[in-house]
Amino acid sequence: MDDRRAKLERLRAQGIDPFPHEFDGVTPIARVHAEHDDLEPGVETDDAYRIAGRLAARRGHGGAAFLDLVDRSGKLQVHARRDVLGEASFDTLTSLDLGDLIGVDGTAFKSRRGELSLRASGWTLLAKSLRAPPEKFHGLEDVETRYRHRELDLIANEEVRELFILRSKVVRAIRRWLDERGFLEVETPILQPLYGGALARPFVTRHNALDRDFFLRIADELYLKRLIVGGLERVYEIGKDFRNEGVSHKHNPEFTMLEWYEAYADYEDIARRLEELIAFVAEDVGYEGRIDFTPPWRRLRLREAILEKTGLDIRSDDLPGEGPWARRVDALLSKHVEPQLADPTFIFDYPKELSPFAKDHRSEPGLVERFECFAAGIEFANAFTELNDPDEQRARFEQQRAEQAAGDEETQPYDEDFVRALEHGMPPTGGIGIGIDRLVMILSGRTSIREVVLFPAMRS
RNA sequence: GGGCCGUUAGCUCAACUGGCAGAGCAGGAGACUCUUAAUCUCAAGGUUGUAGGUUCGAUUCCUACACGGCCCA
Repeated sequence: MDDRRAKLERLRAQGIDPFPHEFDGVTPIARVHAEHDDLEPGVETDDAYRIAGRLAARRGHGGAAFLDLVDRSGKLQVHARRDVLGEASFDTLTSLDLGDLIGVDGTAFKSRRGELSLRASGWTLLAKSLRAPPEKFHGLEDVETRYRHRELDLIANEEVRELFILRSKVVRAIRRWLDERGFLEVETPILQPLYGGALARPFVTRHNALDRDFFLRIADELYLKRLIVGGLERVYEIGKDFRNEGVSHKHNPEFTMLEWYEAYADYEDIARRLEELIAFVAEDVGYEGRIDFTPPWRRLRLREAILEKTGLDIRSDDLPGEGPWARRVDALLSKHVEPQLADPTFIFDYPKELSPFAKDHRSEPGLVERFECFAAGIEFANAFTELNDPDEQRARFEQQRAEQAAGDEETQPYDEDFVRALEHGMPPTGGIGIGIDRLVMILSGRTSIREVVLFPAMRS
């Protein structure tokens, strides 16, 4: 760092501002490539560009030098010559440090070795880097540093930058798809007086002025359904949920969830929309992996799926594991079925006890109209025909209350406001929650949620 | 929560059975006007995660802790 600070002062002494305020008229490097990748080796052009980015590599040759400049869209080689830039400008340019941010003006040409390059006619220091960047060949590999200092990961590892660009494209495609179908994007409270909508423990925080605790939401569900009661008919929200549970390769305490609710639909309608949406997103972001997202996806019922993978019939009482029957069923699903579902697969019809907001199955007693969806061994979506009978909802809350009394910490608190809303009448409604982080894992082939979250939760 | 593995220069990694802590990249000085992990020469760079212990001597062996990874619950 001392060397770099000394250089900083030297630059200032030369009258060069190491931290100028702006640099107008920059062209993305990808555009230079798009317009000139087909040049023949050795061919010069008069096409001038101004590019800007981080100095990633430098190869000096006395009176000339090659510099690699990286911006968000890619990398471009710059060729600088002493006889073109002049003695002082050339010497200062070639004495910059890797990691410095610079702008370069020049014309496109293809080197004799066939590398598209910019012949520098001038350059500008845009920001001095006072710390050495990670090693240029191996990149940054230490997982802890990559997560704690994601900016270094993004500088050093191009595939990481591409991954988070992919994530952004996924979210954008989802929004476009829902918007085009008449869904209204809404925002509901993150700080909630009562939590609900999922079986999970919440984070608690303190509102000083109101002198009371609030919960960080564990799901958007109940507020979104109140909007369905209010007549908005098709709503969605993409935002963070917070669950106070351990971290694992599939769990980060804060994660991004998409939920949407559609009046007059049931879970079969939602399933068709889901497979159509994901196929659209995969196509839109240029997915090239092994999973075939083309609808229709495989549809299994929960009982069939467990029977197929374990030979156990969940209708028999004799299930392995601990706790009540429904929990044992859930354990069989997550241990023996979920990890084996590589291609997108729907699993329909869950035990009522696991689903306090799903409507009773129209023909199967004890089950509810609920599906979960899996791919690459990961559960990424959960949907119901929504329970809209207020008396039945009240009974489900009572059941939750009983389970809480029995020691279950992941139960639903009784939400009277929600039941009152249902008493005003909620149309038949289908709803779904989709884990955006997990969807990005599936679409990017990553196996850890921490790889797809920019700043995952870490111990201090 | 349990088991295993890891933590050495800014980065990527060495260091045999306990015996002076090394290399590449980056950074410094120099050579080089088509290289692309450029190349070549020279010099420099360290509280070996933290705290203890064993030992004449610990990066190495032992204990605890911290952080991370993988597997299991």
